[in-house]
Amino acid sequence: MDKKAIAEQLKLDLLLCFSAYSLSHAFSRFYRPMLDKLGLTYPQFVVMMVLWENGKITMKALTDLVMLESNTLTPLLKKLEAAGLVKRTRNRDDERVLDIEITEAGLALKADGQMAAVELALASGEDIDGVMEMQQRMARMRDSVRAKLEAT
Amino acid sequence: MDKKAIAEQLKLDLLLCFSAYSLSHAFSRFYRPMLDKLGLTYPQFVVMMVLWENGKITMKALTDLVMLESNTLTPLLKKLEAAGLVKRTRNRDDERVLDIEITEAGLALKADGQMAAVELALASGEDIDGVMEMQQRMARMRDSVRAKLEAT
DNA sequence: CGAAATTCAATCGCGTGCGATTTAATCGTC
DNA sequence: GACGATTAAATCGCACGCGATTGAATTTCG
Repeated sequence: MDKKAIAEQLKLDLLLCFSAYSLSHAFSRFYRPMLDKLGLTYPQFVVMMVLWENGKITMKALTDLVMLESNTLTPLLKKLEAAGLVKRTRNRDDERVLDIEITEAGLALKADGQMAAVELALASGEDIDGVMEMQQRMARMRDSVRAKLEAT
Repeated sequence: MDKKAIAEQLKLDLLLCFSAYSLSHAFSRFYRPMLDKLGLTYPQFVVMMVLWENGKITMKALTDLVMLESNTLTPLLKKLEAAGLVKRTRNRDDERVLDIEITEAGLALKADGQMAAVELALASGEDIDGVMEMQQRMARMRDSVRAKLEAT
């Protein structure tokens, strides 16, 4: 069966992309009640996850880790700073660089935030091995697609 | 290992949610060059996918299929209508209902649109069976998480 | 029949994502 | 050392997502 024949069979609920798209939305909705209590949005939670692990990081390194750019992260980080969870300072050695550091208040959310991620895994319907396998295969697909796009 | 012990081990690149989140973004970015040629955004493509299959549908049925609400779809559909790809009309039998119908111009994009989805599957790094398995397991996780949230 | 409840779509406000551009700082090369 | 190239972050505009609300049409039930 060639590409065109496959294409003609495609329906929304058979699309790889729609499964990922709707899965990501479902995850975000599942988190919402828990993250609301912490005063975080889901993308803010992702950034906090990095800071809970690293404590301090540059904007550049953060963009690489979360795979979002400064045009998305700058306003988000300003909100986290306004909420007192993060401190933003220019790097002394290179004024182009923005250093981002977690505050005490930000660290205080770590346990609850990480617990939310565990609750999600438990709600996924997969056992621990299944969760790990899916996590790895989704990351592998992501990296494959990113590499293919880059190669264009 | 209990929940708390698991939580303490968690890093961003081990999170199920981040794999789904970054995968969905990567898919959207991969589609962009192809969809730009069709003048569609990724969410618009999802809606067109439904219309390529069904031709005509109500807003209510569409919200169920794509798992987005009218507050998201109303402006999106108005853009598709402005682009001449879709026709929006009130249902004669029940004025609350909005009927959405694909136009000739909308149908003309079907082959190229569906081909984009095939290109994505080919770029995923999985073989055909792997793509199908991942598609189904992601959909199953989504449905499980949705059910758990509903049960709250 | 008629008022209250329900259903459906639309509107509004806010927080992402992201292409495109801008501004500022540093680097590389002569 | 100077100046063009590069790099980092911020800014701007537009298109989602979605909670909350509104408004209009229909259904339900007394």
